[in-house]
Amino acid sequence: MARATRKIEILHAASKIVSERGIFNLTLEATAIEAGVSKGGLLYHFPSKEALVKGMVDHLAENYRDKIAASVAESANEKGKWIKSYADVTFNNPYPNKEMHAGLLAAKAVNSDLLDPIRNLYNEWQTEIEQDGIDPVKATIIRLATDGIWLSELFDLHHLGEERKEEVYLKLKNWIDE
Amino acid sequence: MARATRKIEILHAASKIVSERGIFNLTLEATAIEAGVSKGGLLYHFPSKEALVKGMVDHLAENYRDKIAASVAESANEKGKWIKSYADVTFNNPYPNKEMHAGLLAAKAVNSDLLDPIRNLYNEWQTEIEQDGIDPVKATIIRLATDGIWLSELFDLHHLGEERKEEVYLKLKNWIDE
DNA sequence: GAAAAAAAACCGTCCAGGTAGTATAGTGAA
DNA sequence: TTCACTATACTACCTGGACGGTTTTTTTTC
Repeated sequence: MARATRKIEILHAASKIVSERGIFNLTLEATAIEAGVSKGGLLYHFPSKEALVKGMVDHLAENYRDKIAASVAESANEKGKWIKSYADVTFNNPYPNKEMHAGLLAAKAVNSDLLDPIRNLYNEWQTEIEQDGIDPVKATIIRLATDGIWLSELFDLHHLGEERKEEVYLKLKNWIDE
Repeated sequence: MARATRKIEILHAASKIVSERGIFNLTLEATAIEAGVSKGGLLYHFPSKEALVKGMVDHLAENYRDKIAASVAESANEKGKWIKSYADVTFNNPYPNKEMHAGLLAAKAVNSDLLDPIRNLYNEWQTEIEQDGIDPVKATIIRLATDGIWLSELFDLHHLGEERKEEVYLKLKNWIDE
């Protein structure tokens, strides 16, 4: 059966392996097994390991862009809708974050150039955030604080309790509207 | 010649490889060559690859702790000296940051448990930052924003220009004393 | 304080196991 | 017929770690 989903299943499998077992266990064979596909089948879709990791990054960048864009679209034309959406999605969406972590780590390990789509995404967002009706420095600080949460999740350094995290989230949201 | 520095030279070599060539090139042989030592010699100091990475993390955690502690000690008993020191060191010290990046990535790749010393460090700092005479939520936000800078350096996502980075730094510093 | 003994620091090779990628022959569905 | 695979076999290469040495430094003994 020809399904466009096969490729995506493989990408999910690869992310899962990176998340659960670490980058060194991201082998072609392990990925094939996890995805329920033969090694040949995997190589049919992704002709090399680098292509696989590139697929991971491209896919998650696209996903993340859509997610933020959807949140922005919901916000009508409020001031600070970009930074608000960025904070919302990152604070409250453990799932895409996990994939993001896996993709970033894999790309960094295999070939840093593969991170370019993420870099573009970041640059786009930074531009939007700075031109969204609130003080750009303030907006950037909120953005960085959100990224800080992300760093601590990436390495499981969650030194923040849930309440404090919530307090931070609320204070940042209030700050936007100040 | 028996020097206590040999071990540290090896650790630097390992960090350098991770920074410049990525984790997959952190092999025992490459590390030995980079450090100017034989493979056997390396294995004398670090009996396994995991021990080597553990050495990296332990060493950098110690270094970072000292760095922050020294900065705190200089600050006499100002309010917010911990968060101020944390921001100063992280914003303005590219060198230990590079080693930190390498250590974190290597530990995450080899065995997440090796990150524990960093986790302890982070928890210690968070405790100090929250009990340092300024609003703990504010202090936490500053801390997270600082970590955000760090994330963008780790993956070379430096979407911020130097001026903006400086503006952010100054705004955060002023905010502490408000 | 010199010789001897012991410990520490280091060298270089070998090997079993694992990995990316290739090759090939075949299958079922659209 | 082409697409989207399966299954198996194979190659060429690399890596961690074991191991048995050797040299250098330190300690002990006389």
